[in-house]
Amino acid sequence: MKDPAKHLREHGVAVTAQRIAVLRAVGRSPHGTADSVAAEVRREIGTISRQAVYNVLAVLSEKGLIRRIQPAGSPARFEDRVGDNHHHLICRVCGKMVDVDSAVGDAPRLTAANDSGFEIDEAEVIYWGTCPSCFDAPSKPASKDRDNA
Amino acid sequence: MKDPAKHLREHGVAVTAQRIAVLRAVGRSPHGTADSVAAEVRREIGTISRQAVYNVLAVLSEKGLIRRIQPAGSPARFEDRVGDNHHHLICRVCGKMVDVDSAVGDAPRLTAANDSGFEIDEAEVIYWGTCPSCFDAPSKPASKDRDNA
DNA sequence: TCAATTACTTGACTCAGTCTAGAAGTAGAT
DNA sequence: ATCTACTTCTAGACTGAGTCAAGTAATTGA
Repeated sequence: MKDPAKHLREHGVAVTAQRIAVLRAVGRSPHGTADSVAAEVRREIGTISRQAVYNVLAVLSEKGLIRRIQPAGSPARFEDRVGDNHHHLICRVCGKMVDVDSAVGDAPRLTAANDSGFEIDEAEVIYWGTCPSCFDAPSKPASKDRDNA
Repeated sequence: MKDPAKHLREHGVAVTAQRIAVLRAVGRSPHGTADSVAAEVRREIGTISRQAVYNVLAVLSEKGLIRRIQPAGSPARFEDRVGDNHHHLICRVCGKMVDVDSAVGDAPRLTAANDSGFEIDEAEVIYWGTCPSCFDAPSKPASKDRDNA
């Protein structure tokens, strides 16, 4: 993604400094929260309102430039890896989230579930478990709230 | 589940009027929120504090008597169908949630995902889509926040 | 360049859930 | 059956994440 401005325009999104900065922030640190994105953006362009961050994240995910993930017990998280349907694996202890490429395609699951008359458009899969470092050191809660990919 | 008191004791949970009522409320109306459970309980035993509802729901789900589901954009929901690993299908329009028996076992998915070194203990699947009534009548937002099974 | 539309800022507000201290209830031992 | 230690419940203040609304600033197409 060389040119964020162009990327925005191609998706029919008006270009502003805030939007470019948010898009870049999400790209730089995937699985970040609205708050961490705001902090990242402020580091780049100095200042942005909380509301603007929420607005921009909403627009970008609506237009398909980013994806919103909302795991139980955590604020919403965002990533710019879209279009490939991968899933997420989250450590119950430290909250670390990693990407998982879906081994089996989701298509069969979508049809399989469809006896209910619903028009299904997404199958969201989240794996819960314990990451290697938390498993090895159960005492240390390991830098809570980190979003390292 | 004839006798809730016995059911509680068998899981090592002390028996109180509030716990019995909460357990029954979750059984009667699956996919209810903490709030709707509280309302249901008040209908049965007259009064209960908000905190007690949260405490009881936490204890019961910890002890495996009920299951907590936390879909994006919705408060936590609870059901007493545990032990069979079924999934959920949620309407984006009206929020209606229905159970889906998992067509394919989850075991292969758990191992497939496990290149990351995580100890995976649960694969949570949520299907998102549009329910038949919302699909037929896109204008009416159809009784929002209902939790009919 | 200008006007119209769209986006951003600020601050109050909501909603779901948590914390704490004290009152009430439960259950095992006597 | 009663006592006592422990657990649970109540009440109300508090927090965190996100939304709403009104006014100001920026973008874009003519």
